[in-house]
Amino acid sequence: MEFNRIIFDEFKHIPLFQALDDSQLEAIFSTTKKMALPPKTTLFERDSPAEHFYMLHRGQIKLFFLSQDGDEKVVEIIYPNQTFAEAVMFMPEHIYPVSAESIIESEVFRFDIRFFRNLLGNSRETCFRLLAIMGKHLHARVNEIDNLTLHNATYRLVVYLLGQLPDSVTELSAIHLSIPKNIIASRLSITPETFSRIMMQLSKKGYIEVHGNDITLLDVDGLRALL
Amino acid sequence: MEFNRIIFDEFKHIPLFQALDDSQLEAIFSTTKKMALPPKTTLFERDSPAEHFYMLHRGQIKLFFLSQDGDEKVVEIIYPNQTFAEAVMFMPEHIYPVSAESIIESEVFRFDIRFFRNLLGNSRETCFRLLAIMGKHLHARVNEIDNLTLHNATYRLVVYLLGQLPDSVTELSAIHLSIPKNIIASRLSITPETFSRIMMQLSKKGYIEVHGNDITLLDVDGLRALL
DNA sequence: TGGGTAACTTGACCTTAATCAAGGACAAGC
DNA sequence: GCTTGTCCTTGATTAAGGTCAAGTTACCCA
Repeated sequence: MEFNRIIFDEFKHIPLFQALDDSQLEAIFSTTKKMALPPKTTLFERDSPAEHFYMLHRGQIKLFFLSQDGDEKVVEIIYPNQTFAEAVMFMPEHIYPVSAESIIESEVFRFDIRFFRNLLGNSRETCFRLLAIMGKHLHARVNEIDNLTLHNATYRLVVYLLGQLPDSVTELSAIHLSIPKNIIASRLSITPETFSRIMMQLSKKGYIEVHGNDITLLDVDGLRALL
Repeated sequence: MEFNRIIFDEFKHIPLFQALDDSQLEAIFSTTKKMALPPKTTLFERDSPAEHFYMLHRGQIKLFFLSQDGDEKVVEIIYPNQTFAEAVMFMPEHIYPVSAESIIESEVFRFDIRFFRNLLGNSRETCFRLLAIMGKHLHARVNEIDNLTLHNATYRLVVYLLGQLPDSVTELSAIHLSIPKNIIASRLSITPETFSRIMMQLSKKGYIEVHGNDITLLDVDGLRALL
């Protein structure tokens, strides 16, 4: 990719890259490709050979898998400035365990796994950073299994809503759902119908107020008490 | 721990340790403790500070978490010669994400995380091994989420049974459930009652034959076809 | 050898959330 | 404007699996 100061500076702020020096960053830079993705563009597919990992620059990406009969489960939603599929670098089979597709028009940077892996040999600190990232992912997955097996749909939805709060706000907080409800539903492993019904229940009980994708949490403490 | 040639040789075969030289291994050895665990002994608890990881030498350990009202979900079952809780080494908060308890009388080796982490700085190859292990764990968790969200209880149970087969045997294969059925049930996120009923159904349909913990898979291809 | 406990099974019933079906809201394009 | 498609909502129904309760089996240990 042609050198671009602004993008280069952006790279410096990627957590995974923080321990690298300028010459290493430049090397990565020169092997990187910037890609524009129209909405609903497949970036990679589950079980296909993994040669790249990515950083989302603009837009939204969903990571998901499909069942035999076409049901989709969204595992994670990627927001700008997040790297994703880094974990695949050290997966034994070198295949993607999930598929990735843009939700809206997006831009990603594509990094070469092989190249980065070599670079990793020279930077213990970057190794440690990658380990920390994998640890975080692993923890998140374990928590998801907890949520799926020990908690019901309402619990998961309320956790999601509270998670959308900017900080520890306690009253009358407005949140905006930036992704379609059916994708949030899939992320939470519930059907769109059930999602809709639970939102209606929470409204009726006075916990929230819904106007399309804008939601006001009328009673944050009440919602917390549901957990 | 007092030096013991036999145990020392055993350490050499732990995947995570394979890249270490004898002096490094000896250093680990000297900071290791062998622990005997009676049945149902807690080894560590979820959310408690993580200072050690372990290798199971003999017995069986379950990794699990509890819901507020005491329901238990078994996340993984550890068999001899497996290391576990290594992933915690690089988790940001340094706490165990799950609890661990012996199922039967067991023996574990306990390793110091801090010490091993330092050692990791001098062994790139060991870093890579740990990364590979974390990658494997992560993949396993993602697959579990797939199973939980996209497949039903029968599917999960059949996958488990087929997974117990030594190799790609195709007919009249006997397997033995070495762990209590209720723990397998929890591992598969189904109740003991449902577990029992599904086994009965599979028996009635002629796929399997059950005598206590000894199960004969009468029709392996038929079972595979259910998936 | 018998008593006690934990594990397992079975039956009846219930709850949760999925499915099926229909209609409404909204935006994009002609 | 109207059409088309996508997303969302709502209602009626169903299915899967959980819960509760009662027994049975198996095993441990005095």
